[in-house]
Amino acid sequence: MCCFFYRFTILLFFRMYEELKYWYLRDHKLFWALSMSQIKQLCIITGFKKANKGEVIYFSSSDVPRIYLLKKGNIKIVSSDEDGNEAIKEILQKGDLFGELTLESDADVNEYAKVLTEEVSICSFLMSDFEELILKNPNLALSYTKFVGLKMKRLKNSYSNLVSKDAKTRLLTFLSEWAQKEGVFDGNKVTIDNYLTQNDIAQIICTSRQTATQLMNELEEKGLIYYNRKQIMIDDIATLMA
Amino acid sequence: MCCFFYRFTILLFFRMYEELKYWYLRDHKLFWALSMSQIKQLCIITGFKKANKGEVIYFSSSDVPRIYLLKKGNIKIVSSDEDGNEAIKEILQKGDLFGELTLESDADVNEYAKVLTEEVSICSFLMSDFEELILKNPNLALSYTKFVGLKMKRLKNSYSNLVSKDAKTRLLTFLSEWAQKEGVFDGNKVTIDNYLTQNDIAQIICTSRQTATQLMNELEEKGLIYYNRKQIMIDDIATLMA
DNA sequence: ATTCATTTGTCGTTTAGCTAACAAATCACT
DNA sequence: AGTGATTTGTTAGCTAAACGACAAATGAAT
Repeated sequence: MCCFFYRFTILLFFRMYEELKYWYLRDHKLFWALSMSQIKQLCIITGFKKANKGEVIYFSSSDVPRIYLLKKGNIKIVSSDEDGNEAIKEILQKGDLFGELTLESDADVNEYAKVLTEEVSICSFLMSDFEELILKNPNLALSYTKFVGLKMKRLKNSYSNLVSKDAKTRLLTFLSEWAQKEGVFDGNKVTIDNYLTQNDIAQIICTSRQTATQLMNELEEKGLIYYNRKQIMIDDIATLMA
Repeated sequence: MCCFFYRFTILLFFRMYEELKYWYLRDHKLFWALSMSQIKQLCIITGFKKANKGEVIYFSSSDVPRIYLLKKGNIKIVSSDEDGNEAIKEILQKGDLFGELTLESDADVNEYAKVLTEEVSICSFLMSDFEELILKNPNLALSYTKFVGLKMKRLKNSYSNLVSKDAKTRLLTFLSEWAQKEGVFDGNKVTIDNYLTQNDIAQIICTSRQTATQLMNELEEKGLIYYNRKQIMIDDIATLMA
């Protein structure tokens, strides 16, 4: 009797786990074009893992190329070049894809992901499986191309910001974008759960840590924002950019 | 009799024209996966035009979204933002695709192409037709996805150059890349046909015109390059970047 | 040849933002 | 509560590169 319950429980957990993975892909816009069976096909080879704050996840040359889907928490993608310059490429949140998104693994870029929040969960699948799926389902290719296109558009945007805007403007732009994405609104007041250090912010807006600190304090003195290590409050999102 | 010849000539030109368009697509790597009939299908709706130096080609919101293929000459893709800042996004050469490559036409970016060389020829086809073709041809889907990925990779690269390298390094990088792409090699000597003004070069490497001029002259003084408005000669491509 | 427009060359001046260097605050861990 | 590590705050130089302003060279057009 006891044994029966035990096996039953195991089975139950296993099924929940399978279902979980399935839905994780299922609810992503990118996979809307796919049929149930196709998603399950991807799921069979799906990896699934949890990680804690500070952990580093490598997805570089060594291993088989994979595509990752961040399901919970936040991570930053950092790349270090030959000179040892570390640059933050992206801050990812729930639902974002990362890894070899170009379907072309290049050895020369050295990127890794670092966990920012207390706990994250990630699922992944093999790039080669994804490629096969594209071949069988051209609709996916179309969505995927548009998806990469969106990424490209964002990058283009921050590129031209970097060229034509000063550090202060870049900080304000970043804060307001962050607020739009993750902030909790209360009229024009926005509260953001702050999981970034000033150094992180500095790297995102491409300036030195000191400059970022100065600018943040300047904003606080003017009463535009209130911030500490836990959260950032924007007093009035409308006047922030003005 | 005269009439016969006339009609014959017309017919001949028409056929040549059709053939031309056909081969223009046919010899592009991206279209290798396509069958003859599929390319012809694209060709039916293919536009074809020539333009001269200085001409501006808009491919923005107004018209039906198209994808363009540059067949001869060079153009630059310029985008101007709300503040009137003009930035050179790309320098394109024979064989390059441009336009709504992400298959998503966005109204907010204002980009146009400007002809740099004496004469260019361009062919184009409708984005919607291309999409259809992708749906019917999974191999094309994959190639195209990778192609967009490559563009993304390039953009990422110039972004990190902008962040971590100074103007001088960016100029040297640009020159050596330009040489690799278009230079005529004679051992370690390379000659580049120069269709760019110093202002163009400045915009590409994201610096002011004056700084670009200074750096170019500095390189010439050191004997690393010799340049005028017509061409740029790199004395030793190997020592240039060292 | 003359005129006008574009491109190139040079030079001070100014400045945004980097670096270095240190102190204070906060966190994480035992 | 104590200790070491990380993060934040602040300042003083320093410097790459933008900017403005002008002259010279080249090109295109009549």
